[in-house]
Amino acid sequence: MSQDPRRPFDVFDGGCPSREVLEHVTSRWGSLTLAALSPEPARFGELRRCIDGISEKMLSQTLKSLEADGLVDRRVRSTAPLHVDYALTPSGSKVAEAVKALILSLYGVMPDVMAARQSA
Amino acid sequence: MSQDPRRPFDVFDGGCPSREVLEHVTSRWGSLTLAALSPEPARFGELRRCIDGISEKMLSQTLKSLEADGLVDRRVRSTAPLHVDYALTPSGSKVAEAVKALILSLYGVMPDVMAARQSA
DNA sequence: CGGCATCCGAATGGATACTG
DNA sequence: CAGTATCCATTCGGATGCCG
Repeated sequence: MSQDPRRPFDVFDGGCPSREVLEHVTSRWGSLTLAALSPEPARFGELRRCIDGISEKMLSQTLKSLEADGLVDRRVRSTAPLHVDYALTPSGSKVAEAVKALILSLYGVMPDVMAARQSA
Repeated sequence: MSQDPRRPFDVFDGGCPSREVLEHVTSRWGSLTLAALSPEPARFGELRRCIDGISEKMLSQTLKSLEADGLVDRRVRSTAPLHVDYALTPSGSKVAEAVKALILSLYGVMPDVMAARQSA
């Protein structure tokens, strides 16, 4: 439970920058967006259709925060109609892998989770 | 980006139960709580002190949702003063490992994240 | 110690309409 | 297509007070 106080970053510390990044990554739509961008870049509309339930506003906001953290790269092609795609940066790729592993671990325990909910 | 439609669970589908569980696990305090309970059980007050910034109310609420999902087990010892500790279930343990891996991946990319924020 | 109940302001986030 | 702007409902989440 405890953390090495000499570790440069510590999510348990409310003032640590890593806490903010964790909150962006694990925000309601952040993890899904990262997972959706892995393994290949995607356009705004593709993401919107892929991530069921996300609104334009939230997708836009989520992409911006991930971009500000240097996890996502925004590429514009000034063609008509406008073509923009979003890709993971090297950092984003590493984090996205971990997010996908988390999702897979969830799939693994879902049968038990659903059983637990029944009895509750 | 796409998912196998025959996969029993799919977080990208808003109606899939796994989406709910993902939201619980990646809720503002969910991932920190799971990480704090790994590798050993902890009491309410310990968790509260460990997870900087969490309120009593939110810790209570977060523990309940994780308990309802069968990821956390609540053990009461009817001593005086009351002694309660929270432990990960086998399912919770698997998910917590993935959460910790995500946090570690975050620590790894933090230098780049902070550099990206500077230029932004 | 380990909670629950209530109140309330702040933030989240969806729907809709509009723009380049 | 890729967003932005506005409005508004819901939720989040802190403070306080109380209880076993």
